[in-house]
Amino acid sequence: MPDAFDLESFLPYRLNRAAELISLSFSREYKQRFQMTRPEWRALAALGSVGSMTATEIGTHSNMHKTKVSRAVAALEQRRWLRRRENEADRRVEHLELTAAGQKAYREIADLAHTYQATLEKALGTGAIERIEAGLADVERALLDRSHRRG
Amino acid sequence: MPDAFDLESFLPYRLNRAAELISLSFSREYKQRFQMTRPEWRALAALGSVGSMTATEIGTHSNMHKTKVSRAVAALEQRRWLRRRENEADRRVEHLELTAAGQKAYREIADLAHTYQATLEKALGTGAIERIEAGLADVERALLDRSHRRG
DNA sequence: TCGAGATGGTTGCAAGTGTAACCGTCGATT
DNA sequence: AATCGACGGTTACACTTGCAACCATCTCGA
Repeated sequence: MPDAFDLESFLPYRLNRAAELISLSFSREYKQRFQMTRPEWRALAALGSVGSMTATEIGTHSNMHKTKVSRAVAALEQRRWLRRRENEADRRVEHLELTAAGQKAYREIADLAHTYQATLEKALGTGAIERIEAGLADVERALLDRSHRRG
Repeated sequence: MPDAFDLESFLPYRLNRAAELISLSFSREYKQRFQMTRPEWRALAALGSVGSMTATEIGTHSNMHKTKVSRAVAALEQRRWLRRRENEADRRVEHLELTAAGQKAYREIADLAHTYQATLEKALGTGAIERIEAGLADVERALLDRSHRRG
């Protein structure tokens, strides 16, 4: 059977496989200590590093659908890691911020992430991660251009 | 708040974001023509390029959980794109192969994928995709080593 | 030859997800 | 001030997923 196409060198497949693998690998590091889903962890990270944000801002910052954000925020709130503060001027929006417990969790998990990446960097050699991320940025740019052009 | 950690340069996050984006982008190309999920498309691709395989082999080849494979295979079978052939020597396993219709679908979609990647390559410049994939391979190797060492 | 475990594959269930529809609020136009 | 569309955020529903439990079959050793 003639085969003009090899799955192994098809970029969407390769990206997905690598992403799944690394997600699984890193989640092993924190799933046990913190019982937390990936969207929750992303929202926590966004709030922890930027400070106060609205739900929509979290969504654009960390690239999540608004329903995902909504649920992650609700979960973090229930865990008392996050507090909603209403906006006087516009009562639709809510400013979200981490509680003291939330900030503590953020620092712990950020530390974990930092260590994780440092280990990986050591295994891969200096600059390897930066080069990969630069490549990913190029891909994202190309894809976003593409989708712009078609509307 | 001191911030030793930036989500934007955290590799698991970056890989996931890029993978989601490119998956979405490519799925737009085929979701309409073929009504097919990603696991089905992976199984089809594996069978189309390798030939006959068992479900377990598909799983290892294209990195899918066995339940995912099982469901994808069932769906492809129902669509008459795939046929099961039993093994005389070991009646647990089933050899799977594409029907004529399945092979036709595979060729069409492989063509689509080929075109997609060619367009992307043109946008990114020659060799860019190869470099990214080489980086991904390094990451995967490092992660698999890591998980080996811990068992 | 009779278990005990391993293996290929399927299924029930609970959890996560996207889509669309929705509620409340805002801003602009009238 | 009444209305209309846009926007922030939530929820109902259908679908996908992973885990664990399962069935059937095979293999190995007593």
